[in-house]
Amino acid sequence: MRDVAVLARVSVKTVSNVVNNHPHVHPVTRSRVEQAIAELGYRPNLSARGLRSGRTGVIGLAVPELRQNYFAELADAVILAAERQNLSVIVGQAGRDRQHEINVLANGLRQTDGLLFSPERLGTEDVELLDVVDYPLVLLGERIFGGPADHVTMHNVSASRAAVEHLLAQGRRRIAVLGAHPDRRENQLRASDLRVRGYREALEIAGLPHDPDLERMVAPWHQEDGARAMDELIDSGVEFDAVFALNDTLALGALRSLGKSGRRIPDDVALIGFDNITDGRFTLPSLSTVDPGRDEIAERAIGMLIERIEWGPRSPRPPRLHKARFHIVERESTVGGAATDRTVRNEVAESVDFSTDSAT
Amino acid sequence: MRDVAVLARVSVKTVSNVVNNHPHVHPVTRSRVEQAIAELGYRPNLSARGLRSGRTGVIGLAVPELRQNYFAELADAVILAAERQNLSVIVGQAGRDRQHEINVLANGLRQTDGLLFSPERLGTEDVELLDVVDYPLVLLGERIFGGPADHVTMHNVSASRAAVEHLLAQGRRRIAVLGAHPDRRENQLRASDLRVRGYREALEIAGLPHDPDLERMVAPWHQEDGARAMDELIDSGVEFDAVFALNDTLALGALRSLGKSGRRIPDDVALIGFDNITDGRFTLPSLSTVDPGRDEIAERAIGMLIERIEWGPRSPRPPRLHKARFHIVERESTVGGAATDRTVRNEVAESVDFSTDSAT
DNA sequence: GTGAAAGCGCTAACAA
DNA sequence: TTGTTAGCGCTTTCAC
Repeated sequence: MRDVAVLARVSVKTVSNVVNNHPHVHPVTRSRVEQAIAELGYRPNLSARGLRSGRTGVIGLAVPELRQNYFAELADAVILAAERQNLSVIVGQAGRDRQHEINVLANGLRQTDGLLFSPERLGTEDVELLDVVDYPLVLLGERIFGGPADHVTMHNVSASRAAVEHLLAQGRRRIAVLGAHPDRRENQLRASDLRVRGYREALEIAGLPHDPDLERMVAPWHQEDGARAMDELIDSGVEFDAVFALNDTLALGALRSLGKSGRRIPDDVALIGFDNITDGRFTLPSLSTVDPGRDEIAERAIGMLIERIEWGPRSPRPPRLHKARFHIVERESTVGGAATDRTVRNEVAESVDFSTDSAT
Repeated sequence: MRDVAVLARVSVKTVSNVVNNHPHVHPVTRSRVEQAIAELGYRPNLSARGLRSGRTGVIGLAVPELRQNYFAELADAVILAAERQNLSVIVGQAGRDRQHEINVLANGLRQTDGLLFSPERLGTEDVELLDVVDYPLVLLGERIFGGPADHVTMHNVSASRAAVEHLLAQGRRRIAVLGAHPDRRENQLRASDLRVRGYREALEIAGLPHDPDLERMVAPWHQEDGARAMDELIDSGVEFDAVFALNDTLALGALRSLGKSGRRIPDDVALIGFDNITDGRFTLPSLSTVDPGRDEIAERAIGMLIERIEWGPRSPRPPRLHKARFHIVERESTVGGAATDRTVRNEVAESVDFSTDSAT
């Protein structure tokens, strides 16, 4: 930087002003400096800038694992949204064990201005861990509700209700749900619990009986688990004409199992998932699903995080909750060969400033 | 840090020594310092450390897009391997356009000690871009060969040959290949070209004729492209009893198309992919594939990058090339219901110190 | 509109 | 084994 200053015959301060696009720099001076920068191939040292300014221009994203397609696509969207704001993203995978997640929460990711955190092992029962967080944090997902941090999530309950209503609209009456969590405790609210709630609400509104045999526990939510759970449902002899898989990965597993059993989809059994991952678009049949608004989630989360970073620590602003707009994507697995990616139903985004009614 | 020093009644240097696990610190002093650190909740400022030491402890990983499952799984593996070495990873997605890739290559990712770069738009014809790279760089993938940078890749040719030999061993004789690149130029060597070469070699060794109608051009390599190419092959009326899709994503698309056409897999048509992405494990039928050694690639790439970082810039050490061990994964799409994830064939890893015979 | 100087938090070199 | 000092490259006062 000094070299640039010397070559351009200005002070380092002026170079700094040019580099940072400060307004009050004479155009002539500016171009002289820019030329010197080009000539010397100067590039600012981000560590030094970070040291001085207290900002690194890097944020952290902690997800359970990138090999779960939902999180890969989320990371994709987050990185894109961050780039638009001139931020880089350090990606951490913390979901393999609980202690790892605790560490991440305690320290953030190194070298970052703030963290987007989608926990897997941690839940609302661990909400007090958030009290000691002293850096900008935005929570993602449905594991921790009611904490003191900003939170971006989806309309789990109403989107699930809409998914089941879509099945009902196709004339289905014996609708199974795949993915309820075996360990259901009062203060543990998972995506699974919320989505099961939406499922039940839809049945109740339709005046259909609630059959516990149709609620299948599955954890974790990988393809093999979906396949196994579907096998069990089939083997159990319980009748059903539709399946709501609580995420697309489970649905993909169920697809295999249903196919193996000789059932035709959607003729014999209709199937809908949740997440709208890319893989569901070209299966046979293609997979109907709930699009939870991933891009909006990424965009809003980055926006909130930037605001927190700018407000600085110990800002009195209350935590915020944002739920993205969702819609149902109709594909062959519920409506047969005709429909491709038709969007049936839109629900508006929802934003509140206190995370009170957070659990819907 | 000063506060810690004061509280522990030592100098900052001693605190630094403790934090960095330097050897010559008296145990008593050490524990006193550690206690002070705990008491004050001190955490080192990484920016300052980076400024002083010239190292950030962060490396960059640039892939085309995370929403391509292969790259998500690669990133997963890279992040894990990096964590084991106490490095964080900034992930950039550069494959959406060429200029973005050029920028990444010109500057690295900000705030990093080095870069793992898997180009998509850049190819061997752009190899001179590497000459101006002044930071530690390890190339991934098969787009750029013969450059002055370290390179970690896979046995494209021989693995492809092995895949086709596996089909031949099942008695298949009319083997189509999906994914040849439409724009084939001399100095452009893509994964597609190498894999097609392996395909041809296997046919030649088996004494089978080469039928251009069975070599299907497809680009890019997304599921829809695989489905479309398969549709075209079917519509063309050309006879075939097996398909080698040059990656799993294409294979997944082909699976849909074949299923729609009423063909039974593997009875009528056997199908094998390349990459061993997770999605192929629970399709119906499950997808045989080539496991290109992703974990080994990640591990070796991180290892090479660390070495380059430690050797410093302008090290005279020549570029290295490493090809990971591969194996064939037999699943239902080639051998029917019996086999699950049986590994048929192993090929050793290969490491050379000059990237001469790079193109195999 | 520009310059001079201080200092962010840390580590390396050297001194004790 | 521990302390002192300088300075990494930048931005931020504050002065001009």
